[in-house]
Amino acid sequence: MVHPQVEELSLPKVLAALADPARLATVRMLAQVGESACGQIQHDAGLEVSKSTMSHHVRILREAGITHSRVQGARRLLTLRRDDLDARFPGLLDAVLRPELAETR
Amino acid sequence: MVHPQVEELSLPKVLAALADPARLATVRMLAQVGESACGQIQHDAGLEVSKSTMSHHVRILREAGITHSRVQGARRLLTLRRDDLDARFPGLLDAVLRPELAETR
DNA sequence: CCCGTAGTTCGACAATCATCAAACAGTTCG
DNA sequence: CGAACTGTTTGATGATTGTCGAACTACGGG
Repeated sequence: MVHPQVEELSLPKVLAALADPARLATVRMLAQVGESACGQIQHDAGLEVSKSTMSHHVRILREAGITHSRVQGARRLLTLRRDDLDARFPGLLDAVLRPELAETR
Repeated sequence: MVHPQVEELSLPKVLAALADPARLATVRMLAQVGESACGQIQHDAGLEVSKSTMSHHVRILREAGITHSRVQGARRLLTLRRDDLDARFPGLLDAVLRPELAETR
């Protein structure tokens, strides 16, 4: 399971990963709840996509370095890599997560 | 020539527009020089793309609401819509323009 | 009036992307 | 064991994207 290191994070890649409504909603949900499983996020955020699509989005986020996945039993628990993102791109995550931007369209 | 209004700016669209190295370099150049023409930017930023490709990128930036274009003779002068972006997405532009992120890869 | 400069528009093309269903794999629990 | 649950992988498909060259439009200077 690929988890890029902090120094490897690419700004265009991170921006591209965030530039999708479903992924933005996922990130927003993670910012709220801290740690959660794919299916749970999908449900809580009201994402109407198939599980394979959700799996795809989660992978994009992970490979961009935005989230971290750990395996716990049958579930994959995701967390935001807040510290790493803040270290590499200060202010970016905060800007994107501002509550008044909640409509992710 | 399409110039979306502030309230119409969409976060995913803005992020998608910024998620391309050539466009990011364009925005960065505009932040430095203030106002400049497409060809000038392309030259100054060392962008090795055809003029039709450059025209395409400029259009994406404009339609995302990131830049403003005005016609002056045969040239199109671009400016960053700093105030509008700051009003709608506070901190986003600052985060993306941080000098230590200069390598736009 | 013609020529050079500055961009746009129009296909075209290859690459990437978001999406899905189906099959698969690992976990948990009865 | 076997069923239910969680998520990944694998094609497949249609849409979008970045790129180009060529043709076109518009302005400015000799």
